[in-house]
Amino acid sequence: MAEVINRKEQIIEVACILFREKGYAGASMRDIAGYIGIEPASLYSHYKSKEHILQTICFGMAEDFFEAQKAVDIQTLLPHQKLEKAIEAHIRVIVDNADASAVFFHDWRYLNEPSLSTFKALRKKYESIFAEILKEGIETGVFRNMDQAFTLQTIFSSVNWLYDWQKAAMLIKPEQLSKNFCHLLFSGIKKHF
Amino acid sequence: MAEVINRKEQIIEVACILFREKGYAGASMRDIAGYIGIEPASLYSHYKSKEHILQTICFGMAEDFFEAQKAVDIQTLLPHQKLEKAIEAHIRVIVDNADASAVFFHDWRYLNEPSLSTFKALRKKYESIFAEILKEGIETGVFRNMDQAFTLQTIFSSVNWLYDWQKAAMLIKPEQLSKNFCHLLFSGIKKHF
DNA sequence: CCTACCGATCGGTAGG
DNA sequence: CCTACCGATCGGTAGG
Repeated sequence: MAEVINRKEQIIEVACILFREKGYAGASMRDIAGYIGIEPASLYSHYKSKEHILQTICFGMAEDFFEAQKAVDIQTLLPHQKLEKAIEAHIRVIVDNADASAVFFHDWRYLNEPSLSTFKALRKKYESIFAEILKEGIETGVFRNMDQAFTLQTIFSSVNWLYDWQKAAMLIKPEQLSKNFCHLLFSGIKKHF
Repeated sequence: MAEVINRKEQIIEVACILFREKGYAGASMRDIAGYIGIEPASLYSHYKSKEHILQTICFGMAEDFFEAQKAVDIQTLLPHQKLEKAIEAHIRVIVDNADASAVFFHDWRYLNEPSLSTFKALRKKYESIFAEILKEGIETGVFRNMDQAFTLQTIFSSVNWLYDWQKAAMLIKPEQLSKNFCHLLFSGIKKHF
């Protein structure tokens, strides 16, 4: 375990682990404090509520995802190359933040308004990055015609599980994960003659 | 709302809705009782504990999934046809039981031992049905060589989200959902020249 | 299926 | 960051 340089960050790290393990409602402020080794009341000098901790995790992850896509967007690549880069960047964020990802994907629904609406809007905006690439690919004839909403959801739902079996002793590197996934997404599993 | 023929079943239905909405830890026995219109204590004459309700939901869904695969297994089809049938059957169970599916996929981890281990074993056994079809497809040259564990996880993770956007006004029929998904899985999104 | 109730635990505050 | 504590709510039981 690394030195405790910043207690605020340590609280977030521990909260990610415990929210992931027990869910947001199932993990208590006492659990978090106990794991760190301080009194429960002490948490409130760093975060004003339990939900504030959840907000920090969820919006912090959202920021990471957007940040990771910045490098992709600028490049002038073909749609399928662009999609591969975007997926690789997305996967890297998940794999590098497995615990936070689990919270991000499962526990965002415990946010209260107005955070909840803000979060949903951010997610939609993020998904639209990928939607645009798909659309461009179809228009330029690189991708076949398809139900774009369906494909978009399928991409995210399959890739967003990676935080889970990364844990299950799958020690494939992000680049390889991305390669495997894009091969599947681009060409499918059938042999083509 | 249908007539209340069986209170035991009604409790399960309501629990599915509330566990899905608030999570297992977040939905209380009082919530369930209030939704039905009885006193909280009355629930305990039907189920001996909150976890007993969760067990009923999780193992009931497991049974539905296995039942749905029975019709598939018997048939002597080619691997890709068999996989398509298996996926369609799987999707149908999810779409027909959207609330219970949400609980099945998210809240099983709140099961205590020994139910937890039993559940995990059942899931593994169920996944092996699909693993076998994949393996057979590769051996007979219908499917290309691939990381089977990776593909298996990707299939389940993408298909298991269907309960979620079925809700989001997507009114595609299960057969069409299955067709869309298998097209994607078999051939990918790239145009093949 | 209800009334009445239990001990445990929850998120959070006051004050230092 | 701690001690001391609050009212609210939790899963569950006794007894009818």
